[in-house]
Amino acid sequence: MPTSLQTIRRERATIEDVAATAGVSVATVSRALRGLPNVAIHTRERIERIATELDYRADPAASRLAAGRSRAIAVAVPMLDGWYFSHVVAGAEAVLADAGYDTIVVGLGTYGEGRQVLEAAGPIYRRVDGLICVDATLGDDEFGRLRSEGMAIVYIGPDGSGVPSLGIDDVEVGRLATAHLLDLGHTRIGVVNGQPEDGSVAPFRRQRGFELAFAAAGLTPDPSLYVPGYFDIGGGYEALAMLLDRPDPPTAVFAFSDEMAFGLLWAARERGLSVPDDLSVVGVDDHDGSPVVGLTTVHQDVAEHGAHAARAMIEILSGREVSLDRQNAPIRLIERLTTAPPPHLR
Amino acid sequence: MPTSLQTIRRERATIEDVAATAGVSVATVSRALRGLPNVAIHTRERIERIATELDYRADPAASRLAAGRSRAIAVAVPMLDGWYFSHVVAGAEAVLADAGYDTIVVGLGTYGEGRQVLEAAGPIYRRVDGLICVDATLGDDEFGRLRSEGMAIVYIGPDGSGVPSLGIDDVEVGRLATAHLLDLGHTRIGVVNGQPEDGSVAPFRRQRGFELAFAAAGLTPDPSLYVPGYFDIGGGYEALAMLLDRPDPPTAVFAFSDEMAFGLLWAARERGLSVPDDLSVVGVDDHDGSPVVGLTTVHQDVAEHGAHAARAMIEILSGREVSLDRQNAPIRLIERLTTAPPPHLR
DNA sequence: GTGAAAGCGCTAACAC
DNA sequence: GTGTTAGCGCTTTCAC
Repeated sequence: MPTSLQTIRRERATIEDVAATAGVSVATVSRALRGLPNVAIHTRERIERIATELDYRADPAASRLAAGRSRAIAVAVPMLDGWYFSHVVAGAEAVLADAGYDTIVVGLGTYGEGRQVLEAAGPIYRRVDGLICVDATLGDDEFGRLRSEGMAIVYIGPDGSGVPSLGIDDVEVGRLATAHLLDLGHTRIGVVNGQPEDGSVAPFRRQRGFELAFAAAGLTPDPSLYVPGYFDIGGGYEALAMLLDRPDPPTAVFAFSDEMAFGLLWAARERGLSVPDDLSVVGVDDHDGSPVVGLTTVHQDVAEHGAHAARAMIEILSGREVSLDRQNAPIRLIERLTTAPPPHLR
Repeated sequence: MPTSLQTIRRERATIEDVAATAGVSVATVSRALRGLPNVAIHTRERIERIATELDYRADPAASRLAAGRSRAIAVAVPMLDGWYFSHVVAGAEAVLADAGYDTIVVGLGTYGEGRQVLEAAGPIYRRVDGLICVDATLGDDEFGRLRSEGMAIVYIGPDGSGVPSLGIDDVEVGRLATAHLLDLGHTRIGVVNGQPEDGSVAPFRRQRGFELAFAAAGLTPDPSLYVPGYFDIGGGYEALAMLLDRPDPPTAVFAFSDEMAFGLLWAARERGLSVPDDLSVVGVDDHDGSPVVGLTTVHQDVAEHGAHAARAMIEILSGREVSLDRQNAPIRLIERLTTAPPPHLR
């Protein structure tokens, strides 16, 4: 049976209740409960005991209004259901929760479309003490406005100007994966990028690493072998067709994420192509599913990115100094079963 | 160079600023901006224009304190980085954001350990108007307390008592997957469950469906073929060893999630077992990666669970009536490449 | 249709 | 070491 679920609100203990039963002023309760100095040890203990008994917790809205801090952090990501992003969020949330911060997630819609980071400022405005931007940058105006309002900002992925920024060396990612393929003897290598004309910096840099590796080998890549893959499985699936329906198809493909690489493997199986006999595939991330399909990939510790960003955020909000230099986490190539020398070399 | 990032806070327009420049009282501004009646149309328009010019947005903390509502919803999940949960969160967040609600995520630590839902009440207390519990139930005391404080609650997965609860018919999930295996001729079927002694209701029901299907076929399942898989890939990987290192191993395995099924496939490949020739595998979820490995599975629309819950939440908070009957979303078996008749029948 | 004023529950000076 | 008090920026009666 349908019914209204709005219930009569029961009274909650307020700071006044605690003060009254402890026989002290609200100021003392506030100090005691926040661990501030200038409270007699026995007073503090009594107040803490009474607060527990009364199940008192400071109202965050009242606290925020009076103190100007909300103890909440926003994490903005392009899409909440991507493997990479969900792991970043998980890593950040665990650290933030431990430090007593709430985590507000804001999805920006898929790359390039839907809600922009700028609009995300709506939910963010005065609601959070800090913003962790994952693979998304704020416009100059928005950035300036948020900073001038005292918002702490940390970037994961892109470089920040004047804010901590962390991630991986994406040029090196591209170089590593490509050099592996080149070493095996491949010379025609397809690249599955994110979105065409995406402003994101990671794909751009991975491609740059790709080209650097070619140059180091004294070769020149074929730009007609660059196709979009939209950072998801479906995109990778479609990318293979684009790559293979060419006069001179590649013998290997470098996908800028494991999820896109999965799409390639799927499409290859459907076409009756054997990986790595007919086609080599290398990805980026070391997705949980990569060992399952034996995908060769460039490993990074994604959850740690989120945790690291959260720690940096907490440092900033504690008024401590943090490094503004780009922090790159270690990466490494993991060779599994999807890469081998090209057919003509065997 | 390290440096402090705490910046001097610039002033933001307050409701008083808007009232002053519009030449009206703050009460009128408040009414106008929230679309309340009893504001002259031209007054409203003027106020809206001025608010835009001043880039005014109501301070959520002040608003919350005065009105008692926060326009924020908590989504509590066992683990934020699981495929299922990240998709539920994504589905919910999109709907909540559209309706102007913030989404606060709270991870409960892996099933059974770490933070409990009860502790999640900390971040939740007075911080949110509603709580969406995914695959987790509140203790009776906690539930009662939250409800008496006016907290709106929606369950995804478990049944709620007196609150909307949605999900799928998990008994039917178990029956469907098992009947498929039975139809193919399997009689020794392994079950990869979640955590042993997990209080979760979904695994329990899927197992019940499993047993129902056996009964309908006039057979009895072997309880020694029930092993835990912890709902992740690694758990599935280990589960296969437990299942196969038996005197009379199963010819098919039913994993209660696709991620655990992936682990089975991984372990099977490492053992040199061919799926489905040597072993059939069926999962639950229809994970994005399932088409990649050709996994036979029971499909459900996970993001829609989150979206549905969010819509129900918004209804409740709008004071509208919602159904308290269990809402089960459709499911269907998707036959792909990991199931076939057992070896002895071919 | 609009305004005045009383809070909402806390924090932070400042006084003692 | 503790208390008093003035806000924080809104919403919401209750007048007019």
